[in-house]
Amino acid sequence: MTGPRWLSATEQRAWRSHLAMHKLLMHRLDRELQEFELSLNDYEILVNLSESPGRRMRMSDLADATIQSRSRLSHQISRMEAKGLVVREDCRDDRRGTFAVLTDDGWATIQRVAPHHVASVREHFVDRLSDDQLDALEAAYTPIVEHLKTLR
Amino acid sequence: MTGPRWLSATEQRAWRSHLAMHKLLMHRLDRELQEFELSLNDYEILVNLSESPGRRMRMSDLADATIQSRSRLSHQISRMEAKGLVVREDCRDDRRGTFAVLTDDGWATIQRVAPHHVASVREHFVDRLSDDQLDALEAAYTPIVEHLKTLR
DNA sequence: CGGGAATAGTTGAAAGTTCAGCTATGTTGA
DNA sequence: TCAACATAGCTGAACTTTCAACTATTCCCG
Repeated sequence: MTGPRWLSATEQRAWRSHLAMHKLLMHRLDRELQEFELSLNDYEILVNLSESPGRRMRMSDLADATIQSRSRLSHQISRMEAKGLVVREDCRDDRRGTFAVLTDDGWATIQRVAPHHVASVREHFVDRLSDDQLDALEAAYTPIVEHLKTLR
Repeated sequence: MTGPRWLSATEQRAWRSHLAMHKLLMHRLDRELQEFELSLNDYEILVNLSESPGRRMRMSDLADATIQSRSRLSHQISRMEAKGLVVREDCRDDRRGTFAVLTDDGWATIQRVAPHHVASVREHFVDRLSDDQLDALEAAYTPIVEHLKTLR
C-alpha cells in the first residue's frame, strides 16, 4: 500500500495560482460592478436572461446555467425582483413551472453595464493572456467541466 | 470613439470555461470535505497554520495568505475555535496582535484529512492536466495574480 | 384509471460573509 | 513629549448562502 501522492512543486504552483487568481479576480470584478449597484451574481443572471428568447428562462434552467441550487436561485430572484430587475411569471405549459423574466429596467441595466464589465474582464484577465493561452485554457478546462458535470 | 470591445468567441469560451470549472470544482471539493466536517475555508486555514513555524500565524498574515478580509477571518477563526481546531493567543511583541494557533486536535485533523483532499484535487483537477498544461496554467495566472495584488 | 415516484419551485432557519464602526496599541514627527 | 495618524483586531447588524422540509404538479406504469 502506497502513501498519499502529494502534489509536486509544479502541481502545487499551478493549483495555488488558479485559486489565488480566481479569488483576487472575483473580488475585483465584484468591486467594479458595485459602482452600478450590481453583484456578480446579479450580472450573471441578467446576462443569461438577456441572451434567452423572450428575455426569460425557466427557474431550473437558469439554476443549471448559473450552476447554483434552486433554492439559492429562488432567493436571488426574489432580491432582484425587489430591485425591479426581473419579474416572475407563471408557466402555462407546466403549471409547476415559473419563468424569470427581464423587466425593461433589467434590460436597460444590462445594456448599460455590460460594456464596463467586459472592459474589466479584459483589463484584469483576457487581455493579459495571448490567444494561444486562451485556447490552451479552454482546452484544459472544458474536459474538466464535462467530467464534473457528470458527477452531478 | 469606438464601441465596447466585446469578447471574441475564443475569449468568451476561455472565460466561461474558467468560471464554470471553478464553480463546479469548488462545489465538489467542498462536498468531499464535508465527510470530515470541514469546509474548504476551514481546510485552507488548517493548511496555512500547519505549514507555519510554531503552527501559528498572526491574524493579519493569515488573512493575507488566504485572501480574505480581517473581519471575515476573525469570524472564521471564532467558528474554528468553537470546533476546537484552533485557539487564539495574545502576541507579546505587539500587544495589538493575536496569533491563531493550531490545537493538537487541529493538527490531527489536517494530518488525517489532507491525503483525502489531495486525492480529490488530483482526481478532479491535477491528474486531468498534463505537466505542460500545469506549467502553462501557472505561467498564465501568476502574472495576473501579481497584477491583481498591486490593486489591493 | 390511480397511486407512487419524480420534478419544479418556495420557504424559513441556520450558517457564513460583508460592511461600518469601535477599542486598543503602536509609530511618527513637530 | 504628545498629538495625530496608522495598524491590529473585534463586533453586531445586514445581507447572502445552505439545508431540510414543504406544496403543487406531472410522469410512469401496473
